[in-house]
Amino acid sequence: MNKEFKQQERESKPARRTEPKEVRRGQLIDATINSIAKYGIGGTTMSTVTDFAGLSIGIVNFHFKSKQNLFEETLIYLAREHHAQWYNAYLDAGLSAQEKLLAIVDAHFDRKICSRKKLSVWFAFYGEARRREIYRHLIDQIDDERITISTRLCQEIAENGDYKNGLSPKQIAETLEALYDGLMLNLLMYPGYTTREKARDQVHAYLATVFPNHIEMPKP
Amino acid sequence: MNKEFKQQERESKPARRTEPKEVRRGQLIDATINSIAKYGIGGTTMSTVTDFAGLSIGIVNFHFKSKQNLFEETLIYLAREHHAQWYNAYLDAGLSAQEKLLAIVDAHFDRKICSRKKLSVWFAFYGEARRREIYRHLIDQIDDERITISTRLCQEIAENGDYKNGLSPKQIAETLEALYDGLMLNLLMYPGYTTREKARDQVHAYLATVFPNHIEMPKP
Amino acid sequence: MNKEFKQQERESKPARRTEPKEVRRGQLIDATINSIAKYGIGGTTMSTVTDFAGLSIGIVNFHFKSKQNLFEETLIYLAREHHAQWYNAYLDAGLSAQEKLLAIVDAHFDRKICSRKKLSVWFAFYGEARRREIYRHLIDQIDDERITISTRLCQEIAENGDYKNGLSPKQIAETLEALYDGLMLNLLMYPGYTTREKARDQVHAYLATVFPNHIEMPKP
Amino acid sequence: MNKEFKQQERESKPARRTEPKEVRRGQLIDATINSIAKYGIGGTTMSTVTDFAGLSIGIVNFHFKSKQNLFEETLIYLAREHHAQWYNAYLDAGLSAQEKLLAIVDAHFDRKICSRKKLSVWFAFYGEARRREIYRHLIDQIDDERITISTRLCQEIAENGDYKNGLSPKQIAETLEALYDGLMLNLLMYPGYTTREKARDQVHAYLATVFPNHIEMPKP
DNA sequence: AATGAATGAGACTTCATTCAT
DNA sequence: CATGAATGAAGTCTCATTCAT
Repeated sequence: MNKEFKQQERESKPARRTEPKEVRRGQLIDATINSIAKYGIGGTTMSTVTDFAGLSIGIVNFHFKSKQNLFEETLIYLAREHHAQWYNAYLDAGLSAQEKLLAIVDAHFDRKICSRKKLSVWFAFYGEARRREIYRHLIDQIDDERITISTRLCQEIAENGDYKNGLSPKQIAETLEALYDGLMLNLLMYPGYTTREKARDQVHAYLATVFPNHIEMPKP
Repeated sequence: MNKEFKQQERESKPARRTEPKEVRRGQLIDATINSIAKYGIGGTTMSTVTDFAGLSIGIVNFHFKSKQNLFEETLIYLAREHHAQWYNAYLDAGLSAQEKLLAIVDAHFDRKICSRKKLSVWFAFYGEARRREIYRHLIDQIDDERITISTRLCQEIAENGDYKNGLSPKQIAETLEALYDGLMLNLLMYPGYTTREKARDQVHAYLATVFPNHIEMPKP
Repeated sequence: MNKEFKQQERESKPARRTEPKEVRRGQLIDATINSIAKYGIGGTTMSTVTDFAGLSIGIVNFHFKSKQNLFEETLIYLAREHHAQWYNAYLDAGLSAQEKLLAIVDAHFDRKICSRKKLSVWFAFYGEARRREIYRHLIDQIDDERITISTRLCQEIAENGDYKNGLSPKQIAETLEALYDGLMLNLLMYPGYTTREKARDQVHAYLATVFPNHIEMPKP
Repeated sequence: MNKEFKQQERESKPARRTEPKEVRRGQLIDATINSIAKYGIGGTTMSTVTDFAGLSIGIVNFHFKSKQNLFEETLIYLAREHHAQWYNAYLDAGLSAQEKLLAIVDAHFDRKICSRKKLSVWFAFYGEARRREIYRHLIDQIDDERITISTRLCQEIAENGDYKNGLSPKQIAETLEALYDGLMLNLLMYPGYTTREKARDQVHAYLATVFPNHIEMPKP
């Protein structure tokens, strides 16, 4: 940058080198996700994060209080994104209970939510006692809300059909949750082996088995 | 423990200073599991491990080459224990396929296998890219063997029954695997909320839904 | 130095916390030379170096990548200094070959080059196989250049005189190199016994013996 | 070893598994030389030494008080060996002074004395301040004795000839010492480049230049 | 005499955090 | 707001020495 230009700047309003606070925070959270995906949560340092963000090392402690705080905010960001995804899908879906339930299922395996990068972060938080604590503290109620909604939808479906398999709506909802987690772990561990679509179909298949009159078995 | 008390102990056999190599290794692996459960894999240091073992800090590098090696050996130990559990259950069970399949399921939720301490270690290895690599390298074929066996058992059951739900044996076996992982994560995350028995029953319930003529729905 | 005193200092310019990178590197190399001289290369730790520099222990890995790299850079620094010393002396000296050759000799025993501190570092590198390897890798061609130049100068002198002692210029140059090293070791081992001047005169005496018509025997 | 044999042993005198003290000490000193040559003095540990000796790690502290003591004894061993070599050569040589002087020179470049292994040890001791101290403490008088003898021999030769080159016998003896060290360093640093024979000839050439009427210039 | 498991001090290195610029 | 040099605590690993067997 030459001097002339710099002087011009001074007379007019100085160009904003400094991005709005939320933009920087977003950049850093994104960089954190990338870093955890690439180096793991243990291999993620202030440097790896700021390198991904193309910023200087001192900036994290400026925008976030500490590394721990950065991680927590990253988790909250993902949780909100995840919640928005399935909750909007649930609201947007058609009127029938089974449509809403399948919309929630599909939201879990959406490319935006279920990328390897983001799965890495989720399971990083599941992998360590102290972070599980944080997770529970921050995310618990979101999970509860989803189970409640899913249970109610299963209830509605069950009431509409003639199912005598002895499964309670709650049990089905909880099995769904376990399937989400188990399939996501599978996607994370063996990326070449399965795909998001196959995982989603596996949940559909489960629901088709449980509610054969309402939900169709996916074609192989 | 103060010295005086130690001297009082002398009537019994004095503790051997140098234990057989395998005993020490076992002690240290046990201490590692305890430490990972309490502090996480990132919070586990040579000190936390040797504190649990009641030994000096230098001993890990003596019996294991490095911290990384200690972790790998710990994983291998758990994998072998897990394999022995389900494989022996599978061999011991009565002759019918459904009995064998249920024995494999139950082995997963045995108290010896499915303790919070040990689940902590499993998910610690799932939580970081480099360690997932190690896991795959060390454990993969054991998992494959189990899926193969489960698939064959499902096949046998399906051939014996009259099931037209459109589920392939392979798909069922893979859903079982996802359920194990998802339920174990659930046990790890919300220890007060579920129990090993409930988790096991949830898998039984799934199998009862899929193979109603062979497997009974567990009583609530 | 206590804090109170430091505050009194404030009238002068306060010391800059962050020095230019090259200044810090220079400080640390100097501290390394001091430390090797005092404690030996084996007794030199990051702590002894940073203590000499008056800086914190973490700074070495910041400016140099590792201890090994610090040592290599220190050797390179000394080699460059040494090379500059004799090469400039060689260029600056009068036109005659004998003047140039003696200038090279004298450069070796200059106070700046031939201090006990710096000799300590040279012989530290000579003292261990792995470090000799490093020395060869980093310094070899400088040594070769000097031998080549010395040989050529001896050649010129011999051609100008009428010497029939059967010594080849190369042999004389190599004997000079051996004398440098042997005398320097002597200076290092018995600092009270010899002096740089006596060592230099001993080389002069050798050359006076070989080229009596060109080089004068030093007075005792 | 079978039980029968073991029992037989007990009745008769037990076989000596334990070598006489001096044999073990010699083994360990030899192993130390080998280890320093291979790994350097810094890379030499109790393990590397006992590995070379084929003995267990605890034995060094048994036969020598400490690692430092082992190193000192190793140096003393080499110094005695070196002294015996040149002193016996000096005694054995013919009656003339020049024969005796050349015998001392040649002793320095004898294959038994001037091996790379042993040179490694000498220069390891030269390379570190604390060890130079030890060297001076242990070896000094041997060196002094040699210089005294060499000086006297040079004196005798000079008195027998008609040399007016202005060199004192002492100066020549000291130049010889510097040449030994410088040439040995050269042999250690560039093993492929020179040989013991060439180094020896270089000293001969020096003496032939100084005492042309008594000592012959070696043929190239 | 000899072994080698165990100890623990101390070394190198990493990295979150601070703060002068 | 942003930078990045500097700090220093804490972690892993090495290894001389000890001592029960």
